[in-house]
Amino acid sequence: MNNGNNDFLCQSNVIHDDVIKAVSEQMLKAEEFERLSLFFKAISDETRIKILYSLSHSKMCVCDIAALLQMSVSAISHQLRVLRQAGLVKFEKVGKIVYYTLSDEHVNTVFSNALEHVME
Amino acid sequence: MNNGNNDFLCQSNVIHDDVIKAVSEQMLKAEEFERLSLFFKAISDETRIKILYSLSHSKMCVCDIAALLQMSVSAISHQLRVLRQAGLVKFEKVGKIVYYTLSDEHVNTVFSNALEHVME
DNA sequence: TGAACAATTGAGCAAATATTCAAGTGAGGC
DNA sequence: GCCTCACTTGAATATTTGCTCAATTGTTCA
Repeated sequence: MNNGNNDFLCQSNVIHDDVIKAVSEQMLKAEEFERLSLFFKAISDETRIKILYSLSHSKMCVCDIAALLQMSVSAISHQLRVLRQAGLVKFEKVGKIVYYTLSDEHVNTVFSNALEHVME
Repeated sequence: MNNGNNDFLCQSNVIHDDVIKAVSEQMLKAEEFERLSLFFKAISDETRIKILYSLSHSKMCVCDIAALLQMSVSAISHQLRVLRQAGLVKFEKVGKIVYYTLSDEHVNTVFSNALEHVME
């Protein structure tokens, strides 16, 4: 990420040392930035957004989602894996069928805010 | 995206036609999903998150941001371009220096919610 | 006018990502 | 036990993405 020539990061004398100092004191921890990034990455793919949005309306099995989104079961399953690893969905097995649901309501809140933002 | 073999999308008879019908009626428009995706993509990169978070505290020039994040001016400039195109930051030129600020407060709201979610 | 500098841009490259295809797992029904 | 079915998984591929490096723009100041 940050390999080597740190001396040429900002060619001249930095313009606003005071600002940099003030802001750097307010920065989040590295881990918090990482987690934010992972979370937003998980919900930034269009297919995954559609899956999450769908699940916010109803519990569904993999085949349902594939039919609804007109995509292959395999593609959906791969994306559900990403969502599972991100902790955004959980599942429940009933016989051969696997039902997926949202892990919690936080995703909905974030979606609503974002929708408000992108639609103005 | 969706090329050809739609007949094998769901190998068997779809399990829950009623659910699919109900959810499909609630779906957002294609454009809304696209915009959500673009928005989340814009804020999903760790560097861009740091930039936005920094700008939420203070207006800064490109060199400031580079120094703060310990990255090259070029890398920062490339990322600012993405944020500009996404409409998340605006800039103001004063002499040679370009100052960046957040376009609006929506990003902060989304960040706060997301932070709450990822930190529990 | 020309040197210095803040910032942008484009080409190039390595790493990450989304989908397809084919094979594998495990539960239910004959 | 074997077949079918719902789903998962791994390899392969095409696309996207983030950074570096070098060149360029456009502004200030001598």
